[in-house]
Amino acid sequence: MSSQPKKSGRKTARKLPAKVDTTTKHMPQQARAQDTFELILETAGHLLDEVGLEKLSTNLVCKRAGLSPPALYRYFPNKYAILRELGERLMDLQDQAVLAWVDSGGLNTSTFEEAVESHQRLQEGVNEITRKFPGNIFVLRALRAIPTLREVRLSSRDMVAERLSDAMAKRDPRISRERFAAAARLTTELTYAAMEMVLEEPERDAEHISTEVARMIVKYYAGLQEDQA
Amino acid sequence: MSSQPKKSGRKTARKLPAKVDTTTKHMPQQARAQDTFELILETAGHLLDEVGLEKLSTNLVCKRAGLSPPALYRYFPNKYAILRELGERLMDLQDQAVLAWVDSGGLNTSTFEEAVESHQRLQEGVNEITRKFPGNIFVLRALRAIPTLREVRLSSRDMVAERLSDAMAKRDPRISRERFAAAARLTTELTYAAMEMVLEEPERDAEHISTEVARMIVKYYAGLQEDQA
DNA sequence: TGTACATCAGTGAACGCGCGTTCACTGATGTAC
DNA sequence: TGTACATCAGTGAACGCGCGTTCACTGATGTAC
Repeated sequence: MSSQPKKSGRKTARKLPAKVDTTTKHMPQQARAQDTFELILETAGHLLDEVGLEKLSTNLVCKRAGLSPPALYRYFPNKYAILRELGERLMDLQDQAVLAWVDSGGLNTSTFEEAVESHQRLQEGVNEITRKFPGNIFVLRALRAIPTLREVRLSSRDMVAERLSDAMAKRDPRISRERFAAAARLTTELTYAAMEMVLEEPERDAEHISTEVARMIVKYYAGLQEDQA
Repeated sequence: MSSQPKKSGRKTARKLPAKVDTTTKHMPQQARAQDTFELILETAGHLLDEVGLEKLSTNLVCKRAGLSPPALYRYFPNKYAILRELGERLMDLQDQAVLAWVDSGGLNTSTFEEAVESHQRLQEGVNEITRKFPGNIFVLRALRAIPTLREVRLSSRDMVAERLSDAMAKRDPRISRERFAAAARLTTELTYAAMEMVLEEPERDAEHISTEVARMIVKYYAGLQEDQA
């Protein structure tokens, strides 16, 4: 396929529309270019909050950012590539929050109340990180609605679940890793579902939701252990 | 606002794009028209599965359905109205499944195992209903991604949660209705999140996920009761 | 330390296309007498 | 029971618009000697 071995291997098929390449093209090399790259992403994020996913277009981003279209196309082959970059960054931030929580002993608790409190902190951390991210809801929706971006979300979730189950399996070797893996994937989904709920319906009591989700998750893991005992 | 009291009160503003009216226009009156109406929805559903949300367009639906555009515009003012109708139908089907489960005593269980089994049946029922619905994932994504359609999803979820908490409060008057309401809203969200997960990643073990979600929910409600006791 | 040249970064203006939508009309169905 | 008329249902063809994208170019930055 790659007869032209140099970098920037996009646009494999020209007339066939094929699978829509959403990988970023040339990465910026100079400082000025780096700024432009960031400006595009930032502008797109804010525009999402303003006009939503459907009305976001490359032309609109250019107009807002004070750029000409070819400047954007230098870095992003299409609007999905912008959304992918935004999505990857948001997923990364969320992932880091969970991993940091694990690494700093988030799972090392001895009482039920302590565990709930710890999980609640995690939930609120993820909520807060996402809340601060421009275009948050719409970026998340894009990752669900656009088939090519699915994997960004799913691979982030899988990775987090795997790390979680690793850590839990180390603490309690009586339970099989598979059991933990399935459990972690589910509670991960729940954590993020609750985050989307809080974002989407800001009128709800976010703190209460965080507590309840934490209780639910801790109860569930406690149940796994009881089964084994 | 409505100086023209007759039916079909759309297009309030002509030059102002305003809030995009997604209510259906004329309802079909003759049998032939009813068929056309259904044909449009059915075609749109199948097209969603084929091309996704972003590429769905009124023209495409018309072409596939063998209709001219004005035939479609007779019933739907725009593509969002089609998605709204599909969304409402899917939400309705899901709602009916939950309400039927409640009415047929889904909550009337005495042992933990029995309760898990009952909840699992509910989860699998919702999964199955959704699986059969053409365009399912994309309809759900549309309800999340398109701001005007948000309320379709949310009001369905709220209604279900309310009915659930009513039924639970009747069974256990020791716990406050608010407590039950918040809990039900959360577990409802979890049920539907698991359904989306199973739909989106068919390679996962749907049955196992249903069981685990059921365990989680039942454990959680049991926890509420323990607190009170 | 200055200049020539290569590469990187960005512009202005336009393109073809498919979108949502509408106009002016014809054909099908229902109803009054 | 037939016909005239009103209403309902659908057609063919076109519209303006903004989308994604590209062409041919200019200006900015980095580098070799």
